Amino acid sequence: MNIHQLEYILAVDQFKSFSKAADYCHVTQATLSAMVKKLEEELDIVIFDRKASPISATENGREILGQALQVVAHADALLDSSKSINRKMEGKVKLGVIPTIANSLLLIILKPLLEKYPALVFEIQEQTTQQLMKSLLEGKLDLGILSTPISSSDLETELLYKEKLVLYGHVQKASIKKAELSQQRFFLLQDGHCLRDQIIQLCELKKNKFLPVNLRFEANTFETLLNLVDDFQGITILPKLYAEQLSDKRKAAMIELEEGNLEREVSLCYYRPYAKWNIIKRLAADIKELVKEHLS
Amino acid sequence: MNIHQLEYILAVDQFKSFSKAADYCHVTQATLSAMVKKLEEELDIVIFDRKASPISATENGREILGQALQVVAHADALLDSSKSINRKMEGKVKLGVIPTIANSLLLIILKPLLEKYPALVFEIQEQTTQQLMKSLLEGKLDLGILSTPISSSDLETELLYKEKLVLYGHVQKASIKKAELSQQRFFLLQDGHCLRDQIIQLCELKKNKFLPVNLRFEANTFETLLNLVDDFQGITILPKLYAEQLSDKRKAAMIELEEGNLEREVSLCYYRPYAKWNIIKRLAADIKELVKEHLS
DNA sequence: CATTACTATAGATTTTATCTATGCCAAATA
DNA sequence: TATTTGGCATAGATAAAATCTATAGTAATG
Repeated sequence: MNIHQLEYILAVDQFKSFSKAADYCHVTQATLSAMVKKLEEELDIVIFDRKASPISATENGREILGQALQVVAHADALLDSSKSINRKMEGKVKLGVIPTIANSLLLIILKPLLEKYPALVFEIQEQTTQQLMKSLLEGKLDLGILSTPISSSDLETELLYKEKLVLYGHVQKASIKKAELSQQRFFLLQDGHCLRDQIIQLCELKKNKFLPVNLRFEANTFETLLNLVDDFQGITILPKLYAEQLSDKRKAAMIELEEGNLEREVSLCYYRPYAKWNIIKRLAADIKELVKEHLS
Repeated sequence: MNIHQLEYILAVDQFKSFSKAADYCHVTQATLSAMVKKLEEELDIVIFDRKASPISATENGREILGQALQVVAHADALLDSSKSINRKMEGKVKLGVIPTIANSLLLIILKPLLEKYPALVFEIQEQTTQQLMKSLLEGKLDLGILSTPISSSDLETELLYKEKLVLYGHVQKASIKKAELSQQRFFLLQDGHCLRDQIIQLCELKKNKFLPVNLRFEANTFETLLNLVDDFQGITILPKLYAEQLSDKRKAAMIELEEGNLEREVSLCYYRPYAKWNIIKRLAADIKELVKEHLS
């Protein structure tokens, strides 16, 4: 027994005709006929007297039809509820994003989300991980997108995706080994960007002694960073999503890493006591889906 | 969306575990997992927070679960109803059957029906078509099994099956043409049996002039009839279901009819104003099924 | 008696549910 | 910190079902 079969018998009862009911249900008369028969066999009850004209329900059939109506009505109600829940995505979401994610991810997710949830107002700020965590705990933000793991155990995180980190820059060889990385002239974003610390940790960089001694400048954006790298024939590491937006010329300066993969985790982050739980869960699912689509 | 999926999420909610729910629902964890996911996608609502331990429903999920319970409960109620309707087959059915049907059909249907409906009491009488119609109209019978068409327009009939009529007897040739039938020494049941009239009409028999002039005897049962046929090297016509029960020796005396098929209709017959409609419909379906099984 | 309107059935096709096997992740354990 | 364990997700194959097209059968109608 399934809900369609119940809808079919209700339609037959309503139209007093198999063929009209079939039209109404958008199936062929053959299908409807077979399904009604199947249901009758499963219940072991003859629901319709096909010889009467117009077709009429048997005594037992009327009983079944009554119950079928209940089932179908409640199923419809469930579907309605789901629609109304989806429409209920409204209100304000204060979202913080760290810069190294914001510059690529927002491009992918923002438009679809704004379209899908016209009643949802996004207030987005670019902040460092530290600022972001503080704002979440204070309730100044509903939601953060940052790179995990993070130090706070009060905040909850949900992994959105893992993002490869790719090498960019200028070396003699076409590819390079991980162990050789610390020998390169490395340029990084300035202090405060978590990506900087991650890269230092991942690549086991110590003090980088290959920079010109009279240069202390470090970049605050990838744009500036890449210009530095090109000028000084250095090297740096970029998140995959950002690297994908680069010009073909710059893409040509990508370097293969011989073994091992560098990657970072990008996660949603929220403080449970204040959490707009249902909105967060939906956005998490949506963002995962959008990134997956984008990468395929 | 289907009822199974709803049962699955209810089970997950109850057991707070996909695998336990799967056991409970008698499906594998993989199946349940996929079905829950499919439902979530169709509704576009994340029902469960799989990261929580134990698993818990989301806010939206709880709403959906409530509605799902309604649907499933009503579906169960429908199934219960159908069972109780089936058990409700009780009371008395006064059934009249004409002899030429009774002698073969009752053998096939009686035992299964008595077993299937232990609370149904059958009172069966063998009667001619005329008596039977009268009894039906007077309410002395609930139901008749006879050969259609019949003359009364007050009674309603429902075709159960068509039964071939086969030739039995003694002729020179191995097979015979329909046109030659009236040249044969024909023996028939005595007056009052509708099969007699049907055969006369079907085979266009006139007065049969080949019987011994000093014999007027006609049979009231096939048993007697066949003995007569054998003794006098005559011919007769038997219904298929009866012919099938004959001894091998007698089966050897069956004659092929070269072209055309002789057959009769066997139908249920009832008088609508008094009709035990639901019982009749069920019995009709059951008998059709039983005869079909018997013939295959 | 032919036509019309309607339902049932057969066979092919497509869709869906389910299973097995395996992957992946996190929490517990040694 | 490696390893096991428990639990959910995913992939690919298989089985089950719903659906379609085409056609047969049946009853009512002109």
